[in-house]
Amino acid sequence: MAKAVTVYDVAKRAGVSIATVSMTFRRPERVKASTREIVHAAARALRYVPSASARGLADGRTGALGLFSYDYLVRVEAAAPAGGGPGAGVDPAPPSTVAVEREGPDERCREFPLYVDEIQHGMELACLEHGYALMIGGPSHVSPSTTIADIAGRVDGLAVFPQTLPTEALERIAGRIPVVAVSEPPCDDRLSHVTVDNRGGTRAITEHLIHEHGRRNLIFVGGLNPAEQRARFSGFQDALRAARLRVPRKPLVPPTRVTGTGRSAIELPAGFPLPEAIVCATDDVALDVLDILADRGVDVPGRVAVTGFDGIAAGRIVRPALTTVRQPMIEMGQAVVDILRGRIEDPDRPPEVRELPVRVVLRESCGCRPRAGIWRAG
Amino acid sequence: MAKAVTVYDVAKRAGVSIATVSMTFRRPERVKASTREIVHAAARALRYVPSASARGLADGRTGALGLFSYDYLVRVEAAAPAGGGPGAGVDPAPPSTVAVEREGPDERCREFPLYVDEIQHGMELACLEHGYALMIGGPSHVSPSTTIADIAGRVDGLAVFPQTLPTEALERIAGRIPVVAVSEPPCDDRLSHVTVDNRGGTRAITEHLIHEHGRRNLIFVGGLNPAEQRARFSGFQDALRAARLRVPRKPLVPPTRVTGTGRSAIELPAGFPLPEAIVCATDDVALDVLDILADRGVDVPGRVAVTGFDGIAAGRIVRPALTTVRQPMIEMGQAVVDILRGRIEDPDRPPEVRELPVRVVLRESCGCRPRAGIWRAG
DNA sequence: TTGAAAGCGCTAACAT
DNA sequence: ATGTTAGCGCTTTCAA
Repeated sequence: MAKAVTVYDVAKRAGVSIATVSMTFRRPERVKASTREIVHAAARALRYVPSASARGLADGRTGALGLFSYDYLVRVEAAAPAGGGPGAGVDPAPPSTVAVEREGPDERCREFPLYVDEIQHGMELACLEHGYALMIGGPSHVSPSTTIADIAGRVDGLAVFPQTLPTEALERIAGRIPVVAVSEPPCDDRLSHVTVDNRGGTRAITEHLIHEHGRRNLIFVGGLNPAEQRARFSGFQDALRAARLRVPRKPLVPPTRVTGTGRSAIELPAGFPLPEAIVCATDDVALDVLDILADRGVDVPGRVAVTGFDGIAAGRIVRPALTTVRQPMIEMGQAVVDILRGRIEDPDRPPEVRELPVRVVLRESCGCRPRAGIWRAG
Repeated sequence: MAKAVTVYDVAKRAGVSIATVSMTFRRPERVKASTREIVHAAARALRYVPSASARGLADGRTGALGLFSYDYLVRVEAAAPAGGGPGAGVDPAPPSTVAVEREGPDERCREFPLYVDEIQHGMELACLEHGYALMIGGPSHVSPSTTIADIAGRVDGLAVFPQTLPTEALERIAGRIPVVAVSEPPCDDRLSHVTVDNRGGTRAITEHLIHEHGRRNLIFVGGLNPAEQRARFSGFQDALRAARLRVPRKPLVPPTRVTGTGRSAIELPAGFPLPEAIVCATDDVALDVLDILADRGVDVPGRVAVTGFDGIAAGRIVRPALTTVRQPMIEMGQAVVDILRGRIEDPDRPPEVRELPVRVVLRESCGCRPRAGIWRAG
């Protein structure tokens, strides 16, 4: 990698000042056409690539939005790097040494895409659309302390998922750039928030279980995000109360263990008394529950119905397919960018809170009948 | 947003020089413990967040890797922002206005995650692991010209997908930072490459169709990436040749149209003579083919078998589930980061080419029997 | 229309 | 152990 070409080099070669070079790229119309041409030619010849760092420093904005995400626990081991020659020969058909297998159990879909990934995708779409780059970071093992400010320092606005950063750090960052907390019910911080109707969604799905499937003995199994879980549990209670069923005081918060692939899964005590329905705080938990129940030979949804919350892809792949409450994840990501943009262009704007609607998606695990196919009824 | 706090402010407040402040963050062990404390206290009090731009400028590296991805054609319209009050009240259970629906046809899984998304995810994992941030950009409508160099300028290494940037631009960037072309068979550029065994994979899946399902009249339907498609078509030819079947000279490259959701889908002429098997260049194409065939009431795999290439999630969700060649997408993303890191720390290292193995995944669309469930045989 | 020059905030010699 | 100082590459007045 040759030493970086700078405005100075381009200016010298073009026989103009660095100001002109800069101007040529930033406000072309203010530069004489002929000069512009010369500068461009020089830039091209020199393979000039402007430094975003320098630009960011100079004009105080980076043009990027940040997302501070989870540290996916998953440690997929690197594939044995098949030392590569320059591609397959052209004609002599190389012997086929490709593995062939029927699809077996596969945890891949449990690991990606998770709901954070879909929200991230929404942010990507919105960033592209508005000319921002998206910077993705997360708690790193390498430089645990550095990283926090490290990503905050290179973006004009930041989105964070719950439990990724201490509130102290967040408020510190929020003092410099706009910050929005995603999937964290609004609380008394000075942050913007994007959430969904956790309570209403859980209430609705619980009522479905009660009224459509006649379940009267239901339990709620908790998840990882305390705030959201609380809201969802409230919805669960709402439904039971409205149906005049016994209303539990607390959710069941099962212990977790780490699976072979590094994912953390919940456990249910062996002698666990089966209810008629298990309302789970997240799809992730619900999928674990489905696994456990299958292990124990329990018929789902016959003996016990199971529901989730989120709407991740894996829920459509498993059998029985998971009935759940779907969050509008793409739209959430877009809302995040929306808020960030607004506060970037008007720094005095107060923090904003957006609660998006959810919808209950009926599949098989609640007792509804399966459809012939996903796309076609045929 | 108050004016940014800088090292100068922290230094003044702590009663030390800016060098000490910098040192405190960069090499804490070289600063007396008591001083360190004072500096940290000042930084905290002032809510200091270091500027990555300035840092990047000063030490010539940004600590970020870039990914230049597609401009997803999808234009999901922003959700009607449900004007948000500060969360649901605590006790008076709010009326449930949540929509409930049985899952109908849903194109969502056709749009995300695509195989680019999974490769991206592999990069994310690897970046996290090695303390890099990942910067995601793509062709923007907003600043079409700017954006190219724009992202290149803020990262220490860049990955690009085929057809996203003109070779000219790529080589220009490659002159400054390491660049790896993903899913682009090695060619005569000066870039690093990460690909898979496109030819061998296609040959293997074609041979499965021939030998296990007795198909003798097969066609190959092309995709969008010319280079990969060529390699895959070669594999298709290899298989036919080895089986002494008639070997077509060219793939069928169907016209495309834009669907309601903004996705571009292929079309098949109405009077299209059905073969016994359709080997598609990508899962995306295969899924379109499945759609078209279903529309026309053709039995898959009974009348015609269909296969894909990539291993995207949607292929597991559709019925019949798609038999395909799976690329090790996560590992590809990791390989990309691997190469980039190597060339960043040793800029003189020559471009590197890595070809990863693929595996054929048998599901339903080839004629293999479905399994009872995805995770469990029960 | 173009040039000169003063930063932007931080790092890393080099001094002390 | 800490301070001084010279850049890093670019943008942007202000002059010419």
